[in-house]
Amino acid sequence: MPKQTFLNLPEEKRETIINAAVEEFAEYGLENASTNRIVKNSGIAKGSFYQYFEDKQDVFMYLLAVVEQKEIEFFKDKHPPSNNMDTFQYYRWMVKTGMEFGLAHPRMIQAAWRVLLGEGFYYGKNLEGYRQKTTQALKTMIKLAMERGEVDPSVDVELAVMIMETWSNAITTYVLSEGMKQKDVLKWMRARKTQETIDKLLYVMEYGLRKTESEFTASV
Amino acid sequence: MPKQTFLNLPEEKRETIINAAVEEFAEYGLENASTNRIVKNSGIAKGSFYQYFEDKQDVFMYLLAVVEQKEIEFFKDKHPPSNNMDTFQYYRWMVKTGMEFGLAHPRMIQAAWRVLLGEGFYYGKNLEGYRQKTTQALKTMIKLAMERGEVDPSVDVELAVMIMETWSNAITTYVLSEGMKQKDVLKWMRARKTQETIDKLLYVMEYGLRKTESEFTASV
DNA sequence: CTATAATGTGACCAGTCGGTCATATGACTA
DNA sequence: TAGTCATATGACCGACTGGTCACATTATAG
Repeated sequence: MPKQTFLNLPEEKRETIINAAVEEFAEYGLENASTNRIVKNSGIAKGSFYQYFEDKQDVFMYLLAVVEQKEIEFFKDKHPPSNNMDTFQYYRWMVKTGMEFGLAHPRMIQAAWRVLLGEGFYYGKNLEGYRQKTTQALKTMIKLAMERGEVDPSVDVELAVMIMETWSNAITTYVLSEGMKQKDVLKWMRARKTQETIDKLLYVMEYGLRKTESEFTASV
Repeated sequence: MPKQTFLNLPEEKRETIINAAVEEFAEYGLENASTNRIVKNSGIAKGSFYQYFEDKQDVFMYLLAVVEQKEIEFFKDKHPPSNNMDTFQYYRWMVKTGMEFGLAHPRMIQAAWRVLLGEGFYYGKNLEGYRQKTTQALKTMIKLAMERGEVDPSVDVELAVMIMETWSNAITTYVLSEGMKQKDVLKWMRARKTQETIDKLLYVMEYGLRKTESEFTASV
């Protein structure tokens, strides 16, 4: 975590620095990020950088915390359209809302994902812990869904988690990369056709998970 | 592509060099790969490296060609268990056989994938072309499946390609990473339980794609 | 005003990078 | 044997890396 010196900084200066860091990580990942460039682009001295942070991984950890904070705030005043949705409806709402968050902070998300998905594997426990937060939440959700009889209870939970993670990643990547080609991203994302595409993708997953084990094994 | 000088080399030396390159790319990706290390680990002089290749991207391109060649040879004497499989049975066979190939050349596959999936985005047309080979094959397969009535004809073909690619990647990654923890990988991979897991994963995908449009829209 | 502590600074460090090039080696030809 | 040509070599280059540190500047307190 950043040193006190950094936290004492006026907010404006802090923002300038983390903006430069976001750009750097989004563009080059963690390994290839250059502290020299970050320093140059944020207009601070090299020495200052090391008075604020341990090293570049430290900056990145802080960045993750910032993203998390922003995400919490973003979700706080977004309420699911209905109170009695089933698990899959809720999951769909989550994925879509998550995508809207992505549109609000595209570079930040790009930076975080690029590192977590691309290099996270090779960086020790610190980064791993971050991914497990989402994993754990999904696991709880799936177990609940099984109790409710919404998910085939014989489906392996770990497997289901992997499936849902894979899907939301694939879909978000697809939608964001398609969306970036459009003029008005937000408008495009909220358009009927796009929503239908997303729904279709999620249904492909949903119907697979809903299927009962008997039906699965019967078809082999 | 490598220069003539490299192609003139005795096979043994060529192998030593590409083995070193495979290790390097598998461990560090393309961007972070170090020509110095490749040179040191293959026991050739720095200058020689640049008499064999243009640069490290050139080595990587050659490596892809080698993988492709090996894959063709591998598939050549593997025949589908039956001649009248439907598209999804054939796809399952392909994914599984592809995984066996992965077990035979794990580091090579790791090197290729790590770069193609992780960094391919940022490296121009050269690498893009390589991915499109698989994409194109899948597209043809899906269209055929639609004609046969095996895939919901209203499903967007591009989307279906993305789904199938995502899945085979996710599954292979999952199985390979799980398998590496075992003592006898090949035995584990061919075990009943593992095969069932793979089947289950593929069915999740299959049932989604088989569904007819009417069923999709009816459930919204 | 002075003393003290906190913060800011950029020249500098050893190390690595991708890439070059003059020179050495060895094989083939006349 | 002498001459030619492809190949092999590693010292060397400038650019960059992450990180340090002696010193300058500023804020705070007595």
